[in-house]
Amino acid sequence: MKASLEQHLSSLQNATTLEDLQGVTEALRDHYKTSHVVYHWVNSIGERFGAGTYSPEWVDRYLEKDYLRLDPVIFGCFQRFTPVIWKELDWSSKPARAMLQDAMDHGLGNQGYTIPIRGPAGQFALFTLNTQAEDQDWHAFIDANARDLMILAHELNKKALEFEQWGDAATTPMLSPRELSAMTYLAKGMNRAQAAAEMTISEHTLRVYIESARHKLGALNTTHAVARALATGVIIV
Amino acid sequence: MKASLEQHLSSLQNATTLEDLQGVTEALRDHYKTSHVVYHWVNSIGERFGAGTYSPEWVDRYLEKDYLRLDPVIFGCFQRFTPVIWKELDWSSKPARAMLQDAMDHGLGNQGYTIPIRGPAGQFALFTLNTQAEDQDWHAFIDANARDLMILAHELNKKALEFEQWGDAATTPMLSPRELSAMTYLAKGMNRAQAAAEMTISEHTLRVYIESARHKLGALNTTHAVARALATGVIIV
DNA sequence: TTCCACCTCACTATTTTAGGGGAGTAAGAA
DNA sequence: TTCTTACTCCCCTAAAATAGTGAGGTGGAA
Repeated sequence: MKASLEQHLSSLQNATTLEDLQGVTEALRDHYKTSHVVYHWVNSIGERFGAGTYSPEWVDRYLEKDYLRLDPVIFGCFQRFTPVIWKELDWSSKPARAMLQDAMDHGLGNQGYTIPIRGPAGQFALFTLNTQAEDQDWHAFIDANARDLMILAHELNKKALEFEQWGDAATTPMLSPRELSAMTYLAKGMNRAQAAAEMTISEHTLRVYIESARHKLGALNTTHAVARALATGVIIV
Repeated sequence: MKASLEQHLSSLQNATTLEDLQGVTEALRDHYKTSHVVYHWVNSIGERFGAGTYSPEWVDRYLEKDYLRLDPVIFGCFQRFTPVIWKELDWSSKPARAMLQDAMDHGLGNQGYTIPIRGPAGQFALFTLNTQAEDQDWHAFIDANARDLMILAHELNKKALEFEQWGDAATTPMLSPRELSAMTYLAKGMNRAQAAAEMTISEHTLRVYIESARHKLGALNTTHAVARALATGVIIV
């Protein structure tokens, strides 16, 4: 088992195309004898990058139906640091259960294990194993492989970031210290007068910072600017 | 070596107090025969949580001098997914070199290795090993221990998040689907007219959603509401 | 030294948003 | 059934945001 992990990691490190990544997920699926192995980015616009063994039909359906918005796996992973076992999530809502049924109709198993991975500039990705199994067998499998899976998830994301060149200096705008402060205070709910008072500058000056930050962030309005600053990790509330 | 990693992980998992974490970092320092082992959060306000073997004097000085803002380690880690070897960073700026000298005067070694760790809601932490060594020895040490250190970093952060009870379910309010949509469109930079058009409702109705979402989120204004929705992970941009 | 980014302040103008009301319908839970 | 929650629509005024313009001082880098 251990030797095989190294094998997969090595073929992962040699990967140069998306097809190579795809091949790695397929090899992992066969190795772990699961139904599916998937790595993919997550954002609200839709999947921009991913490799895995899900059928194209299911991926299309997932995006088309906007399942991203109601998928408890996404929601759970987004709020946690640790991996999630699908069965332990909250499936009480009707749409969520309908989605799960839909997934099973598209060849997914009843058991899943998803590792959230976070990179710079708010990057968020998931590494998922899915299969048909009994609860106890699945838990035993997770216990046995959790650490290897974490390393795999990490290496997959590293490779994906290389491919996409996420968050290189060009794409993450540099805000000046005062701009950062301004955005931070706004994100904390202060109005301009309060933020200006906090920074001991005039409200006019504060506006200049907000405006310049907004332009640097390519934002359409102040709320958008704060949202982007938060999402890209430029500021932390 | 391998058995010892398990030992450290086990004592980490049994940790219930900050002092226990502190003990783990000290044990790790002794085990790896380095000068320092440190885990700490990073945010714009300053250090809120951390455990490590740095002298209190150095920690105080670091915060007092606002080194957080100019530290190439912080900056480098914030932009990367992979760990950084200090020597490979850009130390060309004068204040950065001054800080490094200051650090050495406070008992730090010339070599460092820092792993960035990201959690939900923009949480950002660092796990650092620091020591006095030759370049080649340090590289050999990193090569030999990189994977173990990654696992340690991960487990340390997991524990830290438990301590701080980051993002537990009770604190994350449930927004209705329409409220979620409204917040999402606002976070994308739409104004109310655009968002209302997107949701095919009147702008008046949209405002009701924004208001109710704002109240549920305990936000002072719309920007604050979007910021909180993003930070708590209820919406994804 | 010269340049550039940053910090600070000011003015004017229009458009948009905030925040406070109230009120009716439909669906689902107790 | 009743109660609650979600969804939809409408009114008002004061505050905030936006989009330009300008200009002077500082400090670091080439």
